[in-house]
Amino acid sequence: MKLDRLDKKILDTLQADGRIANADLAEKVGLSASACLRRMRALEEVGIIDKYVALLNQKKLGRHMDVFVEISLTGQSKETLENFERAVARSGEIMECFLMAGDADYILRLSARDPIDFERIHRDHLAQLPGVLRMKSSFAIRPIVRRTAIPLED
Amino acid sequence: MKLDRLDKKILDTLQADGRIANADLAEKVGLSASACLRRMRALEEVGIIDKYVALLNQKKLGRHMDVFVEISLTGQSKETLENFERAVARSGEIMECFLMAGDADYILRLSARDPIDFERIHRDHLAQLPGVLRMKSSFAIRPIVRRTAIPLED
DNA sequence: TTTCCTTCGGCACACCAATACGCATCTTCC
DNA sequence: GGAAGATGCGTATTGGTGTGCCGAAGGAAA
Repeated sequence: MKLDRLDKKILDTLQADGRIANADLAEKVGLSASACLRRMRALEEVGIIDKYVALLNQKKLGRHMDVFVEISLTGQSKETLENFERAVARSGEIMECFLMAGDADYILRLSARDPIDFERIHRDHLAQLPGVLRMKSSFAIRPIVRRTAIPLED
Repeated sequence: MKLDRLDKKILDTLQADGRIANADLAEKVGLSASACLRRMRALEEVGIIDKYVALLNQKKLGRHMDVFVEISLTGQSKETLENFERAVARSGEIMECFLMAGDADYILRLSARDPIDFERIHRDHLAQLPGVLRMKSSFAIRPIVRRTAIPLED
C-alpha cells in the first residue's frame, strides 16, 4: 500500500492523539469526515495502524525503576530459543524483548516499582526463564525520551 | 489518588483499546456510561492516563531494524548531560533514551528502515550528539515482545 | 440512633459525532 | 474519447457523549 501526503498526515495525527474525533481529524488533514474515515479504516484494515492504546504514567502508578537485562542462553537451538521466547511472552512484567546480534542473545526491558519489586520480578519471572546461562541487569536512573510515534518523513 | 477495582479495569481496558467507545467501556467494566465517563475523565485529569496514541506497524512501514546504542560521554558535568539530553529529545529518530547506572552513561533505541537508513541516522543524528566519547551499537535481529500496557496487578 | 454531609452511581435528555449511501469528479488506460 | 476505478463531498440516520439531577450508601458527630 502506498501512502500519500494525506495518509501520512492522518497517521501522524493519530500517533499523537489516538482518540481524536473523526470530525476533528478530517478538519486537521483537510478532508471531509467521510473521506477521512474511509482512509483511516483502510489504514486499520491493512494493519498499518496496529492498534490504539492509552499510555499510562508509569511514575504516577509508582513504577520508578526501569531495568535492562542482557541475557545469554545455554544454547542456540531452535527449541531453546522458542522455549525462552514463549516464556518471555507470557510474563506480563517484561515490557520489551529483542533477539540480538552481538554479545548477548537477548535484551529486555522491564519496569518495577522499587528494588523490592525488582527482586520479586527477578525471582518470579526472570529466574524462571528457561535456558538462561547468564544475565546482566543495568538500571536506568531516569528516562530521557520515550516515543511511540514512528517518523514518517516528508 | 487511590485506584479501586473499577479504575483498574477501566485502565486495563483502555491500555488494550484506547479508542473504545465510552458506552462499550462502561458495559465491559459494569458501570453506567455516565459513571464510567466520569472516572475516565478523572484518570485523565490527574495524569494517570497520559495520552492516547495509535501504534503503527513498524514492519509494514518498512522499518526492519531496531538498534540499541550505548553511549559514554566525555564528562559528567550538568552541562554536558543537559546538552546531550536536549539534542536527543530533538531527534525524532530516537525512540527511547535512558540515563543509566553502570557501564554506559546512556542507552538508546532507534528504528531504521535498513542499513543504509541506519547509516543516515548515524551520520545525521548520532554523530551530531554533543559530548559523546564512545558509542557502541547493537543490532536487534527480531523483536520478541513490545508491550505498552503497564501491569496493574489484582 | 438520628441527622447531616459527602461521595458516587444511575437515569434521562439534548446535542453532536459516526457512518452508510448516493452522486459528482478526476484519473488512467485502452 | 469513453469506460472503469478510485476518491471526495453532502446528507440523513443512527447511536454515542456529556450534563443535570436524584437517590443510595457510608462516615462522622451529637
